[in-house]
Amino acid sequence: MNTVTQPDRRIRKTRKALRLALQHLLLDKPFEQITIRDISNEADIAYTTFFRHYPDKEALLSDLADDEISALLDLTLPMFSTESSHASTLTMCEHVHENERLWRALLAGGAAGNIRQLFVSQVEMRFDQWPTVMEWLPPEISATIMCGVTLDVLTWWLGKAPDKTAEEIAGILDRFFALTAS
Amino acid sequence: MNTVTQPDRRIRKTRKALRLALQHLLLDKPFEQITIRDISNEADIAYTTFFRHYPDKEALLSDLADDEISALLDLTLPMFSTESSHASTLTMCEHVHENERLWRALLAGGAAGNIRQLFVSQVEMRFDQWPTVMEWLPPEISATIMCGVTLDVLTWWLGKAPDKTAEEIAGILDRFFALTAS
Amino acid sequence: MNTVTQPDRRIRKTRKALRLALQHLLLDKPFEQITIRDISNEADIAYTTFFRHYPDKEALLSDLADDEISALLDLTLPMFSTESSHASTLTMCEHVHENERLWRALLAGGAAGNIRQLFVSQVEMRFDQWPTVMEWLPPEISATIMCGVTLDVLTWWLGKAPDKTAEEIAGILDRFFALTAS
Amino acid sequence: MNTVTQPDRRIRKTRKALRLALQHLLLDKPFEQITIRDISNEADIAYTTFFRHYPDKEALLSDLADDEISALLDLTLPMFSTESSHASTLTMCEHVHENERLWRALLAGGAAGNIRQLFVSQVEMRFDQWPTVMEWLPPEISATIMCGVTLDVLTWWLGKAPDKTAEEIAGILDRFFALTAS
DNA sequence: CTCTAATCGAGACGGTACGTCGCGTCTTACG
DNA sequence: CGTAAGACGCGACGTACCGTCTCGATTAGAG
Repeated sequence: MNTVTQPDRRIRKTRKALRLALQHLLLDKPFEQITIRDISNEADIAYTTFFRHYPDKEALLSDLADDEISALLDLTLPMFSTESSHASTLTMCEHVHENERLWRALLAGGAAGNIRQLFVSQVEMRFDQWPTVMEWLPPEISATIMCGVTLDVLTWWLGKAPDKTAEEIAGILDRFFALTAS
Repeated sequence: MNTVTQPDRRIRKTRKALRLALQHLLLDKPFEQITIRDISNEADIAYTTFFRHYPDKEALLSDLADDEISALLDLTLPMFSTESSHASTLTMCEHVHENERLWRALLAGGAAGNIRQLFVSQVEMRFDQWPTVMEWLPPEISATIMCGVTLDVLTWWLGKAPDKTAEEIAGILDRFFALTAS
Repeated sequence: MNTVTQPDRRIRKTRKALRLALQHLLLDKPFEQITIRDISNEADIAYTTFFRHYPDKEALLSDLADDEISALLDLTLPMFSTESSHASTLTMCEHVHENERLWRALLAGGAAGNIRQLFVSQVEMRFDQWPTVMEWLPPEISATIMCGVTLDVLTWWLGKAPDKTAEEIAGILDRFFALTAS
Repeated sequence: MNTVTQPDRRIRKTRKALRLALQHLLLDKPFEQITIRDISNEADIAYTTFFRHYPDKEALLSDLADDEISALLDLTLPMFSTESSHASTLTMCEHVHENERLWRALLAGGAAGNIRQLFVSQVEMRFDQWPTVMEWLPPEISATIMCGVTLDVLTWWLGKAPDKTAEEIAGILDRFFALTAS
């Protein structure tokens, strides 16, 4: 057997409850205004138990966001190479639209900076799946810029143009990617 | 006379001291870790006096950042129209390089989100000076994206590629702007 | 003027409230079971304000006990020299009896050790008023022993023989002092 | 058979380990600062196991102190009646001196109150061995006072006059007992 | 050149959240 | 299948910072 021993079932349960609790609370108020007590109340675990799992609420957010970003990228990045850029961006926009409130929360508050970092990191870790970019663009920065633009557009969509359809947004992103790939 | 009456000399002095103090402190630690007590100590004014001028430290940061962004845009945006895009971006990069530590502070910590907002706002207020963009790009978002990319590149420069010269960075930005203006 | 500047009136007021609050709470439950939150609630001051005045509840107890011990000794020690030993001990017992619940609290719980220390200290500070003792008794310990016996008797009275009158207890103490002064 | 069934040998072993552990730890820090985790670590038993034997650390201390007080009294009280008061007190002081650090620990910290109680209790249980006392002294209190003085003197010895010899201390106690027996 | 009002220094205070520590119970995974 | 290992609930602690409040002391700038 080469599987790593799974942590105690109670631990997995508690962490899951915490992630869910944060996710719910994020629908109501920005991350900075959420206290650890809020989270533990919502998750129905003892306040002090929180610290047995995460050193602070940022760590919990990272955990949560990592999961969500993973899900998003797992869903869309593969299509980027195999199918078409459009299929990929459309799928992404649709997924974000379905989880609108969560993504709004992730991209809105002061935590947006962290999320960007996580997003870029994950993309860079899968960099072999990333399309070729323009020769004048240092490769180290291309992921940063692509992710940056993507998140900028998504943030703008969720925040200021919620009436646009996923197709429209995907179209914008698509054109952008086309520009750099020319 | 249509000039607004200048506030009391003491007021101007105090606010200036506060802005300077924050600027100095930002060289040492991220914005979130700076307390109002830190700022008032550094500025050598009474803690309570801070609140007579700003409701919270975010307000002070906005004040400071607004000034700095104004200075940057005053310097570069005009050249964009009158001279060349390259002259403009180069001037911008050089100015950022000269005030490197301040801009690093502005773009690094959790306050980066706020700074982005301010940057976009100011650019939009001067939108008549902004170049025409691609027809498929909704005009409301073009400033957001352009600013986003600009700040992404600057952040990357200051954070991860400090060895690049201002010319190189200006070149990258330049090419990007050219893409969208085609 | 040789008077030391009194602290801020608010400070004196707050400390007095805290002492009173502890005194009241001691009538209900032993010192160890009283929390700082109990005290600050009872005193109607903010929890954190407590720490601006005392590092912990032990310090507050010392303050309170010091006052009470002072009062007791001011009342009784002078009579020891000027009048008779009996007048002195009787006054002491009566005073303790009048403040029975407080003294019961001071002498009962785990804080009794501290109280003993304070009592001995104060007596030693007024040592010139202390009667001559037996030659075979090292002077450094005479106060300790006298105070010890006194407190032991008082503790026994309050705890196990509450029906005895102040006169009876004073008589016992009196005889004891007579023994050592012979 | 009228002997009470001895508990399981393992139980006796565990309890002994716990008592020893507490005894060792008391040499390092006062009782209040010792945690149950400290004790179980020192005793090399599981934390949870502690509670199978004692409800809290106070109970363990009582157990330990009871043993030690028993040992002391078994050693000295018999001599009080059969031989001389001096032989008795001297033996007591010597025994305390030999177990100096333990007794210092028992008599120093906030636990001193408990120890006093235990001491008096045990003495009262052997009251038939106690010498006759003065007629004006209610018999119920004589043990309390005698024990009180004894412990006061011992505490003073260990804490503030460690240079005195056991003989000197025994002499003081001796004279005291003589006073009351006159 | 005063006089009046705004500004500032100082710091006690109420309050929120934090993160830590220790206790004692309860569960789980392992031998 | 019983037990150590340890997750957990709980409650108190002491800290850091916030923002409000009062009270004097100082100082600007208008008359």
